[in-house]
Amino acid sequence: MVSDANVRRIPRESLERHHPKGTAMRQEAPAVEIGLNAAIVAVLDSEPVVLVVREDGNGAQDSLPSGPFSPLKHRTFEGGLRTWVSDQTGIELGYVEQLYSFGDRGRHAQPDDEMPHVVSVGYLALTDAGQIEDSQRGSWRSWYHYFPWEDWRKGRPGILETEIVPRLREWADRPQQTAEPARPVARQDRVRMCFAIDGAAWDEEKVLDRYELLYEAGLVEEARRDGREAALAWSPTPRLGAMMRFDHRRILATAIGRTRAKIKYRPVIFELMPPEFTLFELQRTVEAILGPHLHKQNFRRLVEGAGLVEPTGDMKTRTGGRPAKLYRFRKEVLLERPAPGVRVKPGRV
Amino acid sequence: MVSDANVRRIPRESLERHHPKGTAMRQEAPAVEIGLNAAIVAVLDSEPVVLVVREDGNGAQDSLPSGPFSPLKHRTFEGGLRTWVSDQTGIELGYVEQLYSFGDRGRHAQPDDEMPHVVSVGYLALTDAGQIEDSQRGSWRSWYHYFPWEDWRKGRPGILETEIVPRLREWADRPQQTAEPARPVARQDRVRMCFAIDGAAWDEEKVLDRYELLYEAGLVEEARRDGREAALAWSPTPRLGAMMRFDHRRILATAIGRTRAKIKYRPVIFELMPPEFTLFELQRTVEAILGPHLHKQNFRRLVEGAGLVEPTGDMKTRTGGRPAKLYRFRKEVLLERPAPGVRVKPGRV
DNA sequence: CCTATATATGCTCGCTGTGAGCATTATTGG
DNA sequence: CCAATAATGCTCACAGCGAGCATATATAGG
Repeated sequence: MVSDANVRRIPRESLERHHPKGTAMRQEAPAVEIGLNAAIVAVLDSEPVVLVVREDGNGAQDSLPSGPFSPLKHRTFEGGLRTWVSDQTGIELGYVEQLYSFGDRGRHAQPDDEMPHVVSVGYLALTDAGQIEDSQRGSWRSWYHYFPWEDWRKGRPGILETEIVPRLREWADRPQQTAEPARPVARQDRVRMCFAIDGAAWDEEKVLDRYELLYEAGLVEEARRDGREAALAWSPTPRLGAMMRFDHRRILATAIGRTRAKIKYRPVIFELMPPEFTLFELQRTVEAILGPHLHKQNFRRLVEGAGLVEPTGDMKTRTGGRPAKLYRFRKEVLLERPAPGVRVKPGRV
Repeated sequence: MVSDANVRRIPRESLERHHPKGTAMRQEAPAVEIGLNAAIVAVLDSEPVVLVVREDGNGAQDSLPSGPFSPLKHRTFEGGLRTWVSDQTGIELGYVEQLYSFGDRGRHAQPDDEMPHVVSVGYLALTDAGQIEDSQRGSWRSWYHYFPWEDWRKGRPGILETEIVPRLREWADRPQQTAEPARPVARQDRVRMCFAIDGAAWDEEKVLDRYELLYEAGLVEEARRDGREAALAWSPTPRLGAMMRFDHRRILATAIGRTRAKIKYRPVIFELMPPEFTLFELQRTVEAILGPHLHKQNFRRLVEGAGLVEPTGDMKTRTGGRPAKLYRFRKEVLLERPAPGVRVKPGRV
């Protein structure tokens, strides 16, 4: 412990608490609005899907379901989110997790200073296909519709070599203005690490890094929409995945990355499964999330050995081959291991 | 991919975007203020410390440095944070990372509905001791001053058996109101997993879970301050670590947990080190963060084998024994491995 | 100078987890 | 009955890691 004698002091007035004790402060801290955005994810027929709202108006952009946070009505962010998702879509969210809070100006193309500044808090929700089959009101789209370069289930996606990597290399070689803040890692190296070229390994968790890099390079439509300079360099902006409204694609990228990371140390994969399933169905779901194919026998050994599942005793026939044992999530694993999850190291393809 | 034909639609009007198109909306979404809070962490003489502001007024509570987010002045949260930390403390933050955004009412003991609702965004900043030795204005306190039960460097802390575990057991056995939401995990099991009793392993990353459990059980002073019912059950509330203002201790708990997790897969430990150091100094720093002692020879093998460091060629004498080689952080590791970090699995004591 | 002590550093041994592949079993559809 | 398709069982080799032994080189004190 640092004894009191060792504690270094600062003049108190130099670190003034900002919390308002009167009304004077309120002018200094202009009001903002909090928008809660949800990336609601499920897996349908081995396809990872997200709930989107289609805007048929101008340009038909997709949005994530969003709602305002009302401090008077909602005690917590998460409570507010659950309430209005339930009200608007009929979906009772199960697993919900906060992703990130964005306060960026610019990203939103906020033209009007009269309007309150909007801060968005992104959430990830995982739900199983059973719940959304009925009573759902929403468009479910594959998340790879927005991120085609993330879909490695059929090997390295062609769009990387045909569209992405050549342009990124060109962008990285472009002379940079010295005014730009000296990045700790050079552009070329960032491209190399993010997109697994020149022998680097593909890291399926770096979804946000890749999206941010494409945004910076002006290669996603949002960059052009926001007036990013780099976007103007491309005569026709290539269409790399579908655009979303505001910064929703960034939130979705965060959601995908978080999901991919989290299933490895928390049993959240079962939030996406029906109560009973075969081990191969479980594997397909993991592969839908992560991308590459996994070794079947080792996958079984892994999940059984980790105590994540237990057989129900029933079998599933009509699998196309030998009938498969049905399993369920073994909740007791939460009491046995500090970080239970599907600890797969996807084979770097 | 899910084809368009498979996409399920919802009536558009049922999922209305909330972004204000006029002024009518502004009444529905009351204004809130955003407070940015920073847990600024360093390691001084093998002691993990955090910068706090001492309130000498009523009760002498400590606070984390905080400042308001001004959408007009700051383009991003992080930019705003860096600016006022620099202005107020003279510290130029290096590594900064967002932790979590809290919108809870109740936690703040917000008595006055006239006041704007305050939402707090917590940040973690890591800085090395060299920078703060000079020109600092602030009180650096060991983070174990606020979380004595997290300090396992001398074995399992006595406060667990003497103060915490007995009371938590009593709380867990207390009859619960059925109105309370059915928790997925029973109280006894939460206590067991969080505090490593009855054979469960200590997970040094579950700092927030432990603090939240103590708060729920009314065993930290903040719970009494906030009027939590469970707090009234304890005739004299035991003093378990030092209280902080508002929800700052919760933010610090998040910061500690995040730091402990992150050093394992990102080389952020070097943010806390001077440019050159011996391997034992590095080990002491890791142990200051994580708690338990590590096996010295294996630790060296680990960090050298992972390519995290390289020898400078110089030696450090006056170590009390054989002189030690000096090392520096090897930045190239960022380009070689997707998730470089000090991948220690602290021996469960 | 010599010895005790403390630290730095090198090396080995054995266990476990994991990648990869072979082999066998049990269905369905001709 | 046969072919195709899955499900499942098992083995083997290797890498990583926990644990400990052994040696090198400084400082402190007599």
